[in-house]
Amino acid sequence: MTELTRIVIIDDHPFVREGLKQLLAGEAEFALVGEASSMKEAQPLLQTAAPDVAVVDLTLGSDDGIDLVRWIRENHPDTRVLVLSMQEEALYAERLLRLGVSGYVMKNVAGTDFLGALRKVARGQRHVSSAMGERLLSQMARGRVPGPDEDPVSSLTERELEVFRLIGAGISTREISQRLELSMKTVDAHRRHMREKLNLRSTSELIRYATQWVADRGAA
Amino acid sequence: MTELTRIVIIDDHPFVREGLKQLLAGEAEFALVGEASSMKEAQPLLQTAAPDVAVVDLTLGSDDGIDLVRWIRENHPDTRVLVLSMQEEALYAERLLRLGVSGYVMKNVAGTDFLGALRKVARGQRHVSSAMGERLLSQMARGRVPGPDEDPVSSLTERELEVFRLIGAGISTREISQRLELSMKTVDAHRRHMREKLNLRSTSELIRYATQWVADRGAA
DNA sequence: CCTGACATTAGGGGATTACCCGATGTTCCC
DNA sequence: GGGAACATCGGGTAATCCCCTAATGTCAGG
Repeated sequence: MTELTRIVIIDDHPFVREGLKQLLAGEAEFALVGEASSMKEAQPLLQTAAPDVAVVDLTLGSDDGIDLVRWIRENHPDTRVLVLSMQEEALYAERLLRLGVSGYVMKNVAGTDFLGALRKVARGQRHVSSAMGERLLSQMARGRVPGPDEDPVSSLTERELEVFRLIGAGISTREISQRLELSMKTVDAHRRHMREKLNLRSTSELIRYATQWVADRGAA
Repeated sequence: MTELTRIVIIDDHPFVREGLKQLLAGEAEFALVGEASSMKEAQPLLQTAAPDVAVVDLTLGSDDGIDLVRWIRENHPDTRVLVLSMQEEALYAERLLRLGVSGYVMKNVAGTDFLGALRKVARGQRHVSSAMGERLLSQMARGRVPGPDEDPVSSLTERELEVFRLIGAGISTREISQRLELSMKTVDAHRRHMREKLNLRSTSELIRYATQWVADRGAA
C-alpha cells in the first residue's frame, strides 16, 4: 500500500487522457509518470519512465494499438499492460490476452471499475471486463490455460481448419461441400464442432471470427 | 460574452465525460447542466435541462448516436448539436450535417480546439474539423460528384448504414430487429437493398464485407 | 487385442432464416 | 399532382441452420 505504482497513459484522445489523469490524481497510490498520444511518443517514454503499468488505448489513431502492445511486451516485459478499448470485442480481447496483456477494460465502465482493474493489474493479477469475461474464461476452463501465445484456432483439427479457412474466405456452406466433395451435413457437423471449440454461438459469429482470422493470420 | 451557454454531454464513456467536464470547468461562459450516457437518459434530460448545446458522442454504446441526433433535431430543434467522434469519417460527417448538426469534431483534437468549436457552435455558427472540412464543403458546394475511388458504402442510406454497422459488429438479424425495434422483415429489406448496392450475392458475403469494413473504418 | 477417445463422415427432422414477391405511407423535389 | 427514393412490413417457398444420432476409421494405452 505504501508502494507507488508508476503509470503511463498512451491514448490519442486528449479527453480520455484528461479524464484518466483526473481519476488518478485522486488516488495516492498511483503516480502518473508520463503520457503519449502515439506509438512514436510511447517508445522513448517507456524507455525513460520505466512504468509499472502502461494504460494503452486499443484504437490508437493511425497506429495500431495491437502493434504497440506487442512492442511493449517484447521490449519491456516487466511493464504490465492494461488495455482500454472502445468496444466490447472478444476478438481483440482474446488476441491481446495471448499477447500477454494484464487487463482489458472498456471505456464505458465507471471510473471506480477502472481503478479496481488498475489495482488488480498493479498487484500482478489479471483483469478482464465481466461482459466478455465469462466467454473467455469458459474457453480457458474447457482446456488448459491459454499459454502466453496460443490461438484457439490451433485446437481445430486439420479438416476443421480447412473448412474454417474456406468460411473465412467467404465461401458458403454449399460451395464448401462441393469443393471438398462432402455432404453439406458433414460441413455442418464440422461447423458445429468448431463453434463448440471456439465458443461461438451462431454461424454468423463463426463467419465473423473466421473472416477476421483469415484476414490477419490466414494469409500467411 | 456575458451570456451563459447551457451545455449537456451525452457520452457513454466516463473518461471522456470527465475530461470534458474538467475542460468546461475552466471556462466561465459555459455551464454544464447535465450528463447522460445513453439515449434513454438523454431524452428526459433534454426535456428538463433545455440546453443550448448538446455535445453528443457519435458511437453511443448499444445505441446509435445518429439515432439520438435525429431525435434531438426532431424534438428539440433549438438545441444545437455538436458531435464528438472517434475518428475522421467523412461518411458520418456528411450525414450528420444533412441532419442539421452544428458541428463535428474528432476526439483526438486538443482541448482548446474543442473549446473553439464549442464557442462557434454556441454563437450559432457551424464547425467541422479542418481535416475533412474542406473536402466536405467543396463537395457540397458543387453538385455531389461521386468520386471514382469512393467507398460504395457511402451509397447506403442512413438506416441501411445503421443496419450495416450492426451486421459488421457481428449482430444477428434478429437482434438487430429487436435493438432497432423493427420487424425482421424490415431488416431483411435493408439487407436486400444493401446487397444490391454493394453487389453482394448472399448474406454471408454481406457479413464478411461488413465485418471487414467495420474492422478498419467503422470501428468506433 | 480390446477399449475408449476422437476424427470424419453423414442422415432426419423441426426451427429458423434467407430470399424474392409485393404493398403501404412518407418525404422531398420537379 | 406525379415521381422517385426511403422506410416500413407481410406472405410464401426454398434454403439453411441446429440439434440428435450414428456409422466408420484411426490411434493410444492398458
